[in-house]
Amino acid sequence: MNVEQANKLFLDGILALSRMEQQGLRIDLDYIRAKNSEINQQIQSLEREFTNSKFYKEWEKSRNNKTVNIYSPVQLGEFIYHVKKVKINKETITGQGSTDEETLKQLGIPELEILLQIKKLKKIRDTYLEGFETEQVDGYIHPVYNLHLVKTFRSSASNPNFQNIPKRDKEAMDICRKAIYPRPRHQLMEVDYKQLEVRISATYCNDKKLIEDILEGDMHRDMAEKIFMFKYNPNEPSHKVLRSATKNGFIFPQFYGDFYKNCAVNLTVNWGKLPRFGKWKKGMGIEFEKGNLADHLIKNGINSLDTFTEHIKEIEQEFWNIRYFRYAKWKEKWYAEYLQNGYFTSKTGFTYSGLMRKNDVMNYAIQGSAFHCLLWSVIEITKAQVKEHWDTRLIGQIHDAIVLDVNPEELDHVVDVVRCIMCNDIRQTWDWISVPLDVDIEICDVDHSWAEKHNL
DNA sequence: GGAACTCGCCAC
DNA sequence: AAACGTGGCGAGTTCC
Repeated sequence: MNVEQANKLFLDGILALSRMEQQGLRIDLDYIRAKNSEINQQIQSLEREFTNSKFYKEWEKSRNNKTVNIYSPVQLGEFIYHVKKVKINKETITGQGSTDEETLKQLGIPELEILLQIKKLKKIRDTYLEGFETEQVDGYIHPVYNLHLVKTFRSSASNPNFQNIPKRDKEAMDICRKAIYPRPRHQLMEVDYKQLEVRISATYCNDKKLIEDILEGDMHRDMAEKIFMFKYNPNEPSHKVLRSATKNGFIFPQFYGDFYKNCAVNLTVNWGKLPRFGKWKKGMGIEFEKGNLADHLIKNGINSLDTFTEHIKEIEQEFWNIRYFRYAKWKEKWYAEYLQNGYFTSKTGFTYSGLMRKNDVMNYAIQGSAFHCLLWSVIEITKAQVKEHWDTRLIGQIHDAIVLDVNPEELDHVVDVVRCIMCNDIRQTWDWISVPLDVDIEICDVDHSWAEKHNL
């Protein structure tokens, strides 16, 4: 594709997105206000519990009559690292001792669990519930979508940001998404492109093994078996846990250009709940079959993060030098081309120029092109909506997914049209997409909130 | 008193 | 040699 086509995509795109913005999403203001005061009570009581603790008293004393702000990372860092002399394991970007969730959890101080719970509730209240309330007009929010702010030529969203509403944390998801409703007598539906970025990367690098794995393999399972040295059994819950550890702690980071040292920490410390320092002992870590992860790894000759890191180093080499060696070759070629020209052009016709790190050069075109598939679909679905006079509306967009407010009588037809546009029509128009595209569809019952999605 | 920065955390 | 990409946003803090 060329630059004219890229320009047209964004021009049509911004028109479709502004229609989306104008449509808006209905929110339940009564729920938001009730939930807000419930959270206020919870925070008050947790704050009381925290400020009565020994930990807090000591913190207060150390500040010589200056007041304590329990929400200040600076003050907390000073107390933990300078007063209590805890050894710094993780630094912030400016070299201060980190006080993020992971770090505080590792300290094993029970009072800090209270503080973390308060912070989680504040995040839900201040960013999401109050954000919705601030931005609403007559019970509807109208998130703004931008196409001119992101260096990869993706979109961003604001006022409120509809692209970062909690999903993985069950409690936060439930509270926040219960605020979002379809119009009366309608239902919310979300259509996600399956593995969109991976499929687009396969279109760029044309790696046979990667395409084969996307279509009929299971790379997460395969790599989990190598990393944790076991034979995968889908009926064993602990095997499923290690599969998702591999997916989120190895496969995704590797595709973004991470390296084995971070992955080793990810897999064992963050996912396996094993200690970062010292030798692992029996009974440590998450459950694995009839024992714990440490028991299993020790049996296989791995008894610390250091030895595990060496193991991951070998697996990383096999991953890029053998399994996906064509992908690795493409990366080198793509990067060399950038060094030569000072820019590169995506399959969707966008030119990326300026000073970029190696990982940026690998990621930007793929991330952008993947989003452009979604944007193309948004434009075409909007056209169908207008042409066929749907009552159904497109109301949101999250990089590789769309959210619709569906009239139940139109549901079957809308699903057919959306599927056809997102999986078939796009490949007719953009023949450079060499890998089949597929979608996942989730739906909520009529008049139910966005917290209650289920598979269609 | 506002701009700009830092930190942390939510999404893909 | 370097070391996972893109954003928005709230609260705390510092600078001017």
